[in-house]
Amino acid sequence: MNIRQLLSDKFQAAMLAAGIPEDCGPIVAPAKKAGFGDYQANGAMGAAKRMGTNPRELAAKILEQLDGGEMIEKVEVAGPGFMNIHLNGSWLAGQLAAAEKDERLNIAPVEKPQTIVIDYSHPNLAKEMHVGHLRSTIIGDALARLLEFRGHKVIRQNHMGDWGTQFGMLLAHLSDKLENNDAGAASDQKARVALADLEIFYREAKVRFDEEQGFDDRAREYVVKLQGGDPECLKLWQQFIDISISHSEEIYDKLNVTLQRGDVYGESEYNDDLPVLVKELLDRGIAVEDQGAVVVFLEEMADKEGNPSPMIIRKRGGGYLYSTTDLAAIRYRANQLNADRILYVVDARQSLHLQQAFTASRKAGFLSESVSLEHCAFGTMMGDDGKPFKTRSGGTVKLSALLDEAIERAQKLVADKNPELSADECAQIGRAVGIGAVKYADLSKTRTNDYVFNWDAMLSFEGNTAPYLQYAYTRVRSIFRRAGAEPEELTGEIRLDTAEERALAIRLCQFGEILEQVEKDTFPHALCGYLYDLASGYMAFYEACPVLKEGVSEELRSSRLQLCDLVARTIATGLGLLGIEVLEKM
RNA sequence: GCACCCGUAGCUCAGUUGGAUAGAGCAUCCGCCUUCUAAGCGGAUGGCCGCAGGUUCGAGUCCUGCCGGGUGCGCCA
Repeated sequence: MNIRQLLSDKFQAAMLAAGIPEDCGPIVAPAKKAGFGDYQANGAMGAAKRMGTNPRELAAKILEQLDGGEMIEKVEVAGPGFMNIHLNGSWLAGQLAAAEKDERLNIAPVEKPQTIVIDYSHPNLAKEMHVGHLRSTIIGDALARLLEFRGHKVIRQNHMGDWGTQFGMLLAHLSDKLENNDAGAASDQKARVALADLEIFYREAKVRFDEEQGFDDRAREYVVKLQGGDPECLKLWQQFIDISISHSEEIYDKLNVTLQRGDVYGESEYNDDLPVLVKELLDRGIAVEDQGAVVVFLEEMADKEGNPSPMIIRKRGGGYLYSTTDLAAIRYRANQLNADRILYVVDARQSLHLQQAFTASRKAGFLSESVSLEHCAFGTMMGDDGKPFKTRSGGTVKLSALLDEAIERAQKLVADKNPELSADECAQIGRAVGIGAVKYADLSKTRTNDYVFNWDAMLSFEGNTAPYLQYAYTRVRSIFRRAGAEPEELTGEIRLDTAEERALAIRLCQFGEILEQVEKDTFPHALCGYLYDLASGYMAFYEACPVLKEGVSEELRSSRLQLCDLVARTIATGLGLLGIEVLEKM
C-alpha cells in the first residue's frame, strides 16, 4: 500500500479529465506542516502556468473531476494553488486493520521481481577486517535484506581480495612456519595457529620480504607456482583462504550480517577469464596497446579538452589489474548470474574507477542496456577531529576491536540504567544495543557523505539513534506484558479519535512507500528517518493516550493495543531490514 | 591542470520529482514521575541555507562564476 501512489493516480486522472496535458504531474507529497492536511498535490500551479490560466481556478476544476472515493475526506485549495488533502479516518483505520492481520504489514512484494546482485564487504584476505570495511558491509547488507523483503532475488557477492602478488610473500612465509612448527600436528591445525593473528603474520612476511636475503625471490617463485596451479601451493593458499574467511565470519556473526561462505566469490575466480577478456577487447579494437600496456580509451568520459579517459587493463609486464577483474565480474554477473541490476557498495573514492568499468563494459557490449549498473558510493568514517577514523596512535582500527568496544560500552550503560536486569540479560541487551548503535549511526547518515563517528551520540537514548528505537519497541512489549494480551487475540475496530492516534496512523501507513523509495534510490537513511518519526510519534501517543489505565473502555483499549502492536511490528521489521535487533526489555 | 563530492543553528545531521513560515537531536534555559519503563514527554532560545549573479509565479533544491574543504586522476586494490 502506497498512499502517495494512490493519490498520484487519483489526481493524475482528475487532471486528465480536466483537460490538462498528460505530462503535467500531480506532484503529490506528504504535507510538511500540520494544518496543511495530510498530503498535498502541487501540480495545479505548474499546469496553470503551462496553460496560461489561473492556478486556483484550475485547482478547483481538478477537484470537480476528482474521485476521492473512500480514501479522501476533503481537499482544500490554499495559497497560490496548493491542494491540501485530508485523508478519511475510517479509510486509514481500514488500512491499519488490514496491516494488523497481515504478516507483511500489508506490504505486497513487487509484481516483477528482479535479480539483483549486490557486491559488498569485500575484505582483503591478507589483512584482518578494519573500519574501512564497515560501511560497505552494513550498507550492503541492509540493501540486501530490504530488496529481498521487497520480493527480489538478491545474489550477494563477497568480492574478496584473495589474489595478487602479495600472496607470494604470504605463502612463502606460511610454508616456512608450517615447516618449523611442531611435527605431528595436522597441517590444518598448524596453519590455524600460524594465522591466528593476520596482522602480525602479514607484518612478519612483509619484513622478511623487505629485509631477508633471497626471500623476495622465493616469494616471486610462489606467485608463479600459484598461478601455474602447483598443487602444494594451491593447498597452502586454500588454507590461507579458509582461515581468513573464518576470521571474517566471526565479524559477520558479531555484526549480524547475512553474508555466508557461499556468497564469497573472490577475485581469483576470474583469473582464467582475464587473458581471454583482454584478447577479445584487443581483437575487437576496443582496447589498444599503448606504451606497452593494454588500455581502453573511453571517449564517453572525455574531459572538456576532448581527451578520452584511459583505463589500463593489462600492465606493461603482462599482469592484470583490478579493472580487468571488475570487467570480468560485470560480464559474469550480467550473463551467468542473469542480473537485472548490479549494485556496488564501494567507497566513493573509487567512483572514477567504477564509472570507467561501467562505461567500458557497456562499450564492449558485456551486458544489455536494460541491466542497471549502480555505484552505491559511501563517504569516509571520520574521528572527532574531522579526520579519517584512526586509533590514538594513528593506526588502523580493527573491526573486531571496535565492535567489542561498542558492546562493552553498551553493557555498561544498560547495567547503569536498569540495575534489575540479570547479568545474562545485560550481556544480551548490551550486544544488541551496542552493535545496533554502530550500524544505525552509519545507516542513518546520508550514504554519500563523510560522517563523524561519535560513541556518545550513537549510544544516546535521545535523538535519531538505535537505542531510542529499541526503547520504543520495549515500551510496547512492556504494555503487552502488563496487559497479559497477545496481539493475535485483539479484535474490534481501530479508532483514531485523538490527534496523536491519527498522526501515528498516517505514519504507520507510510512504511510501504518508504521501502519503495529506498529500493529505488538505495539510500537507507530515509528508512532510518522514517522509523525515528514513527517512534517519536509513538512516544507522543504514549504520553497522550493511555492504554491500560483506569477509565479506558474495553473497545478503546483494544484499539490502542492494536496501534501499539503495529508500531512494534513496523519498528521490528524496519530495524530488521537494517540488520538491527529489537529487545523485549532494556 | 582536469574530474567528482561537500559547504544548512554553537555541535552532529535531515530537507524525496523546485512549493506555503527551512526541520530534528545535542548543548543552554523552563516545565512534567503516588498513573502503561523519566533510557521518556512538552516548551523556549538559536539560521544573509558559503558568496555573487541567472532561470520563474516560486530556489536550500536547477544553471553559471567565484571562495573554502575533501577525494580521485596509465601500469596498487
